[in-house]
Parts: sequence; structure tokens; C-alpha cells
Amino acid sequence: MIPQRSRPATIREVARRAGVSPATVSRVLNGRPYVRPAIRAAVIEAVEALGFRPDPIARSLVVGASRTIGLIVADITNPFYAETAKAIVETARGRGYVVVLCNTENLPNLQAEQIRMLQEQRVEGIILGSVHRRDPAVEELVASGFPCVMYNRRLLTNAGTYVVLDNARGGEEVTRHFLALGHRRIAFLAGPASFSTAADRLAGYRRALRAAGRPVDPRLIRQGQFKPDLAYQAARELFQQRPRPTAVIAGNDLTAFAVLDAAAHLGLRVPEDIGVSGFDDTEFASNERIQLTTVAQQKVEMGRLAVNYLLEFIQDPDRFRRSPIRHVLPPTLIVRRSCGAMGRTRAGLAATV
Amino acid sequence: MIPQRSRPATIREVARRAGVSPATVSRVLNGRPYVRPAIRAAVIEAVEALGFRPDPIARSLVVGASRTIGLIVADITNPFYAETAKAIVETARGRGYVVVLCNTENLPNLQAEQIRMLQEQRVEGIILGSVHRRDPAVEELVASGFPCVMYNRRLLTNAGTYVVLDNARGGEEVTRHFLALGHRRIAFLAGPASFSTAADRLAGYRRALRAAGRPVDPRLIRQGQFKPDLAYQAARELFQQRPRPTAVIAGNDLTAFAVLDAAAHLGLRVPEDIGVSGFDDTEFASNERIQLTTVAQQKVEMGRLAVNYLLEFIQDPDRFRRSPIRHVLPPTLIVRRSCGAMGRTRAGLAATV
DNA sequence: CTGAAAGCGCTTACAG
DNA sequence: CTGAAAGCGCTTACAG
Repeated sequence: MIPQRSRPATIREVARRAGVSPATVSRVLNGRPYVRPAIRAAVIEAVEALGFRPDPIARSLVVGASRTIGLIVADITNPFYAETAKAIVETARGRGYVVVLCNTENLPNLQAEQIRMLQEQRVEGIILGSVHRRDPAVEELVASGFPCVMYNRRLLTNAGTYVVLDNARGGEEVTRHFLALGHRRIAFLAGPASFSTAADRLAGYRRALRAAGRPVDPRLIRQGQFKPDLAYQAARELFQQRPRPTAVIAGNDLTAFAVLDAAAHLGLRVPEDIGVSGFDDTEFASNERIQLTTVAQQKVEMGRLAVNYLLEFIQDPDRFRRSPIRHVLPPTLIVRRSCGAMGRTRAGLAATV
Repeated sequence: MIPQRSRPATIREVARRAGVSPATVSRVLNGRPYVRPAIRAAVIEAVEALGFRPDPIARSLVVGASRTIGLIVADITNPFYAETAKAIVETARGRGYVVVLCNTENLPNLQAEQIRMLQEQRVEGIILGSVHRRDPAVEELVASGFPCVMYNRRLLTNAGTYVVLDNARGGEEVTRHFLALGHRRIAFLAGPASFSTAADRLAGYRRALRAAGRPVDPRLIRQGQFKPDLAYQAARELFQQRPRPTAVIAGNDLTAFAVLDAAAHLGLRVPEDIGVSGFDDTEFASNERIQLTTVAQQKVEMGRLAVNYLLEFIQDPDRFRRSPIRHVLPPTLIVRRSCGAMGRTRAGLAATV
């Protein structure tokens, strides 16, 4: 039953068996019209009898399509990337594509090397999850017209097709939330300024403060840490300030967890002494002991969109080169215990501030 | 400077420019001996001038080597798989290999399909992280001699090359630890019996109890849940038992977190009312609010070994077919707050039991 | 040491 | 509607 795996059948063996030419076999395999039904049937019969599966490598060589796409992420161990990667792999599989995974650790040189490598491997397109705002390798890639879509982060030039969260609105909403709870010294622990996510979230924070007529205090802003250990240090420093901030908005969930740790080590209670929030709504944010208020993104949807746009791009590159798609997804503020909004009146909070 | 990406140079253009034949260019590119130094230099000069990069697809077609490996995991959003995948991708990259990621959700049919697909894509080998104890598709793959290495889980037949944790010893040590703390009703929340990890950890638990002359109470054993929501339910049921278990060993960290949630929702204090432990030592286990006692594995090392064995397998398939490698890594018990060993005397604990 | 030729397994004009 | 031929971009015996 199961064909021996040793020597896969070739198209010419199928042709011989069906009594036709390899060209005809190729035609029925690729669903081309103009093949007499009887011949088509004979070919199909032969294909099945031999368990024939066309060699994708050979096919790639001639048509230049590998049915492979590349996925470049900053860090697959970050739950945000893991969850989007899962959706990407799953969606691609459903469309007959396989995905090659690359991890950049946010190193521009490494990312540039991976882009080169993926193109050499003849992937049909690339999904980029870790672009920097200024990113020569990506800018060049976009300019070249090679099918690619960014997700999560985008270029400062705003070039190319991308799907991102409305990070500014997310930053704005969570800031407004803390303001509404009566907080007046709200710190912002932003990621590196070179990531659009961090920059946009911070911009939203500033906008919300200004809209509320509150000053933006530079001492309350810490830039540069998306890594837990750096965020931990920055949080400790913030907590040492007098007067102490009453809330800290972390640039993502992972840094928010580090903020919680720092608070615990300094004997600060969350949310009584300090309100905390994150971004991403990763699995752990809802853990009973964490209960992190956070700005959620539609991670599965984001991954799915990235794949769909990329495959459309591959189908019709000219269209995307002429008019790239900029898809901005809405944020959702998820209120949990860590911000102090649950089970506390505004008056009660005002009293402790 | 930068060669136009539009029409990549071909080996015959390089040959023309260097005034040699394509065969010679191929030789110097592949580091073959017997090329006159002057000619070699001319070829290298031409390669650089044209920014030539050999087409890996064409190369694959003739040599049958794609410089690509497949990686099949159960769930990339599980931190264990994310961390090992990262090490695998990184190690492979260092050796000039690219990795195609597949996610099985532990579905045997899906896994079988991915194996087929990867072979069609002409990957040179496959790393399998989600095999079932009985797994026809994998057993067939191993029997066929196709280069593959399992990690994390292995087959009941024990066939093939693998690198796994000494799960039995891990289960044994954590059980002994709870026994030493004075616990007498230790529950075990095992993963599905079809995973060797779950089966082996449970076997270790049984062994430790028997060695201590303690009975194995079947009501304290729950099989089947590696998913947080199922584990949560199972934990609630365990906690409703009278007398209540005083400790629960979870099959992995993710289920341990669910156990913590269940305890919290029932108003049980950890570790005062109930000791809890996990497996894997994922990032979150060390979170200040979690402080989960757990059995650690060397995840990076495991990933690295899997790649290295696979590449050796690819180099010398006969050797691996004749004598597969069975690499068993030692577990490390990491004691944190959740088991109750910290800051409590044994007498104190005995009093509460 | 080097080149001409064949070939990897497909697809695709080009004829008919 | 179908086949013979050329070709995708390499590598590898085979001669010399």
C-alpha cells in the first residue's frame, strides 16, 4: 500500500505508466485545462498507483516558487512572538506554505543576515516581526519590491505593508485609565526608542497626559528596556524616587512582570502602593497571582493577516508595490487587579494617594 | 557596490568573467582541491565582483541536500518548546542550516502530515519534539533510516536517536523531596499517558513512594492533562477530596500554574495548605509571586544536542541506523517557595499536616 | 588540473 | 488536446 520511501517515483515513470508524456502529467498535476478526461483519469490512476509526489525542489527551480516563506521574530521565547508565530505557521500550512523560522534577538546585523539567507533559500516572501524604526536592511528589502510584510513593528518611513496594533491609542487608553483612577504620578517604562511599538505607546501616554492638562515629567519616563532584567533595575530606580510614582505603565507584559517583582522586593504592595499595567495580554497576565491589567492585541488575527497579505503580495507584487497596506488593529484594555481599579472606589484610592 | 537584486548572477556568468568553465567555478565554490591558485583567485575575484551567490535550490536538486531541517513541536507557545526551539534554530544557523517550524498540537494525524510534507520539501533531517509513545508515523520514519532525532519525548519501543530528560529520576526526586518534608498524601497530576515524559515522571513518583514504603493511592493520581484548563479542573477535584492531599506534583510548569490558580480560587494557601511543584523550570516559575518548586531541564543544551546529533546523522546515516544514540540528561530539583521547604522546619510542617 | 557533457526532476513555450 | 525539446542553475563523473 504505502509506497516505498527509498526511491520516490518520478514524473517520467508516471508518464510511462499512463502512456503519455511527462508534459501531460505535469498538466494534470497542475490542474491545467485542455486535457482529455480519459487521459486525465489515466494519469491520476498512475499517480496514485505509484504514490507519486512531485519534487518541490525541481518545481521551484523552474517556476521560482518554493512554497516557503520566512518568519523573522525578535525572540520566539517571548509569548507575544510565540503566539503570533503559531498563528502564522498554522495559516501558512492551510495555504500550502511552509515557514522557516529566524530569531534576531533584535540585532540588526543578524536580521540583515537572515534576510539575505532567506532570499538565497528562495523563500517567496518574508514576514518581519522585529524591524527597527530605522532599519537599512528592511528599508532596502521593501524598496526592492520583494514580497514582505511587517507585523508588530514598522518603519519610521512608514514604507511597506504592515499590520500593527494601534499602539498610540493603547498607550493613551491605559494612561487615561490611570488618570481616571486618580493617579497623578504615572511612570512609563518604555521599550527601546528604536522600536515603533515603544515609541508609539509612549506617544500615546504623552498625548493622554496633555489632553488631561497634566505635565509630562521626564523623570517618570524610562526608555530602553524590553528585557526583564533591565526593566527590573529601572523599576527599582523609579520606586526609589520621592515622591514615588503611584503607577507604572510597562511597555509590555514581560517588563510588567519584572516591575511586579521589583515592587515585591521593595515591600511595595500592588495595587495598594503602586498600580501596574502591561501590553500584549500574554497567557500569564491572567494568572491568579498576577492579574495584570494590560492592553490586549489580537495576536492570532495579526498573524493570520500577515500571512494573508504576504500571499496576496506574492500573487500580485505590483499592486502591493504601488499601494502597500497599512492595517492597524484596535487595542483592548483589559482591567485586572494590578491597576487597582477592582474593588476600590475612586475616593478610596484618592485617599491613599 | 551592492549588486542589484533583480537578476542574481549565475554560475555561467561568473565562469565567463573569470575565463573558466562553470565546472571550475563550482569546484572553487565547494572548496574542492586541485584548482590552480591563479585560477582559484580569478574565480573568487569574479564571484565577488558579481556578488554571486549560488542558488541553493539548484544545488539541492542535484546533490539532494537542502541545508534545511524540520522541527516539529507540540506547541510553540509552551515556553519549554519555545526555549528549545530557539536553541535549535540558533545552533542550526551556526552550522549553515535553516529550520522549518511545524506545530502539531499533539495531534498524531497532523504530525504524520507534517512529516510527509517535510520530506517532500526535501529537508535533510527532522527533529521531533512531540512524539507519542506509540506513534506509527514516527516509528515508520525511524525504521526508514531517514535522519531524525527525537527530543523531550521518545517511543515506547525505544527505537531511534533521542535526547531526553531523565524523567523518572526527576519524578522520583521531587516525590522524595515532599516525603522528606513530611507529606503523606502527595497527589500527582500527570500529563497524557501517551507521552513518555508523563509516563516516566509518574513511574518515578511510584518508585519513590514504594522505596519509602508508602502506598500508591490511585485516587491521588490524575492522568491526562498537560493543558492548563484540564489541569485546573483536575486540581479542583483533588482539592475537594477528604482527606485533602497535602501536596500536588504537576506534570509540568504550565499545569502547576493552573494548580496554583485552583488553590487560590478555593482559598487554599500555598505552601501552608498545599505544596505544589512543576517540571521544566520555565521563565515564570521564578516569578516572585509564583516561586514554583520545579524539576529543571537543560533546555538549551537539549536543543543543541538534538541539532548536533541530527547533523551527524545526516553525515553518517549508517552509523546512526546501526547504533542510535540515547542521551539522557540529568534533572535538577529547584526548590522555591511553593513546596513549603523554605523557611519552615520539618517539625512545623508536620504539625500542620 | 580543467572542460564538455550529461543530468537532477520538473515546467513551459513551441509545434502540430 | 498532446508531445518533443529546451531549460531552470547547479554538480559530477568522464575524458583528457
